[in-house]
Amino acid sequence: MTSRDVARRAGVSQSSVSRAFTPGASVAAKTRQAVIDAARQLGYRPNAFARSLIKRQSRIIGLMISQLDNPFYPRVVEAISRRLQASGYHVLVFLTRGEDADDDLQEILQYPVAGLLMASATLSSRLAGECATAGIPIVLLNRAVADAPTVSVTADNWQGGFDVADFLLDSGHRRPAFIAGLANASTSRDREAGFLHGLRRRGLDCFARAVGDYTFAGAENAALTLFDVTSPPDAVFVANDHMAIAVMETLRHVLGLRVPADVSVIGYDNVPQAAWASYRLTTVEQPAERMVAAAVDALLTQVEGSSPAEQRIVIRGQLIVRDSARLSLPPGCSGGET
Amino acid sequence: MTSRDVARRAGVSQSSVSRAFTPGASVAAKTRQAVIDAARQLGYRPNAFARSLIKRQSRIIGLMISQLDNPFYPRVVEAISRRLQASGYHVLVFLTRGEDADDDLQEILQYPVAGLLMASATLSSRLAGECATAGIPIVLLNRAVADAPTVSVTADNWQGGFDVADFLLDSGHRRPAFIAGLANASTSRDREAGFLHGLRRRGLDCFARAVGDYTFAGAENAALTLFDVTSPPDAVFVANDHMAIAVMETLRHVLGLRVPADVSVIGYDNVPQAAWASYRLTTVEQPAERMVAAAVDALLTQVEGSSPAEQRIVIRGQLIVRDSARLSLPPGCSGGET
DNA sequence: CTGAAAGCGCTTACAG
DNA sequence: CTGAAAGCGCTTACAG
Repeated sequence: MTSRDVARRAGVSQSSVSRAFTPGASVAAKTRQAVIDAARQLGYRPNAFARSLIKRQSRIIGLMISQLDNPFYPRVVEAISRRLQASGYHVLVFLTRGEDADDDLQEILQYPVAGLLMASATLSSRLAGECATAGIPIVLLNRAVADAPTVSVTADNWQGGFDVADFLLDSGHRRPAFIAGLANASTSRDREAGFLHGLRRRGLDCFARAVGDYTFAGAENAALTLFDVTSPPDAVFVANDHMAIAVMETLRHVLGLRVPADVSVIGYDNVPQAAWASYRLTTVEQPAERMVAAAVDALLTQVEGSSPAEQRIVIRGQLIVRDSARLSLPPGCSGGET
Repeated sequence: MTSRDVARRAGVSQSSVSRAFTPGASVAAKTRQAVIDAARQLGYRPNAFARSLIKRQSRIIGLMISQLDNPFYPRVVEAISRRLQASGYHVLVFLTRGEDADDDLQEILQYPVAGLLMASATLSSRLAGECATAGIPIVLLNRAVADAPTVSVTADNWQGGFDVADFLLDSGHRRPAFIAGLANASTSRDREAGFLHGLRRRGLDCFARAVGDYTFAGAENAALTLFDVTSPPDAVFVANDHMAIAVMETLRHVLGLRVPADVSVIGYDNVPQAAWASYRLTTVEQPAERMVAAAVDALLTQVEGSSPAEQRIVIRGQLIVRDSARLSLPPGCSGGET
């Protein structure tokens, strides 16, 4: 079923068929109607690939993502798709093997995508440059590239970590620990840096540290390492909620500790589960909707020709105080024993 | 950057460039090398759209899905993408507004997709027919179309519901309730039908019923409706885990009931959270990996020419017994009061 | 407002 | 093994 068939059926030229399907093109209403009718009868739909070829631009955005098990990302994928669909774009998803997306990127670049969105994945500066010269705009969500001038959207991770430090110190904690995510993820690094800075500014060091790799199992191990000792931390800031929940589960059900009576737990992201009654997790929100909105806007701005307003968009999220971290000194205790 | 440019650079014809990128084409090793070199220097990649146009088939599979908040589906999306990528296909995702995907489907059909996968979404038999005549194979995952001969992959939902009834009756429950998902989703209907059949076969009726629409909030309401009464059920079979967890949270933290001491809860899916220590949810597994494998195989079989082996693939899942449903009669109680 | 012609970037018979 | 030519399904100047 091609435009030629429709043209023949409607008794017009192929050009008119094309115009009938192009909003704002100059066609007589009558001609357009004849084309629409013929198309309906034949079950014709314009072929988007052929159109892309000739227009030298597609309406497809490539989305590269590495983790879908962290419940923050399904929300992101959903928000991205809906927003892009609303603007007439479509999403070609690509699940990368690991955070480094270089190899997978080569594959997706076979498709003439209008732009690229990378969530929880990064590319080398070499490939970033290659895309730049090929004229394919890229926006990174939740990651940054060290040495290439890519556009990125992140939460204010440093500030979030800093806020957590203040909160924990204000409520009298003296032995705060940190559980990191992936070693080279900028989110984890920034959250830790802000946290440490906040601690040191008030004269404290991080009492203990472990790495959970942003996985559930990794976080369980990290919790055991940190807390199955004689003198455990009195609080732990976990680099994301996904891990924080694993930590709470381990603390309570494996080690028999009470949260927050024995130890305070704070996460990052504010995923839906954080609000569940079983956890009531105190956490720093990472506003998925607003971040996605900013990322998609930045990308489409570039796709549609202009250069983006900003290179690094940082979106502030609030500390959401629930019940997994105690709010004041424990009764009968004057500041801890350190 | 086109094959023409590469041809010029390598001093060969455009045909040779094409052959150099076609596995198994007859080119001299030397020619191929020259092309590869030139391509590398110019940063050339064959344009997949142009190739699709001429081959009259693409390597893109459309994936339509409606719910990403139910944690069963991120696993499905991930499994689908990885499997399809492994076979050289790519995924164009489309989030539908609601379960009825007809309108959204029209849009995605602008792309010459090789096939269509629909998860937690259905299409009308009219549109199913239209795709059939257009030669676009469709596989439904977790839904069935009433009156069109589409191929579908589902868990054995009827049997799962039946098994739950037996389990609940064996362990002495006398007032079993059911919380349904979406009214017209075949998963919910089949699970309920099997459950009722299992109950009736042993002389019991469903004690109470509510609808949760497969959402967290809907399930919270359903739990209140069912349990905030003078004579509540002694067990509840919830149409999926996502809702079952909402039910457990409400039962425990809003109504102050103990699970399973006061009431048993059983879910469906075996999502990751079901195994968490806070829930230890007894549930019927829905084997995501196996279901996706079957769905992708069935789809690619059709895409690659042959008709599929089966129309309705049903995959059996086990009842996974954990701690959210009691295993025997409560002490001092001889069978309930009904 | 409309049609004939050229061309988007590729592949594939067809000759050689 | 290789190249010239035609054509996949569309759009877009260019005339009229």
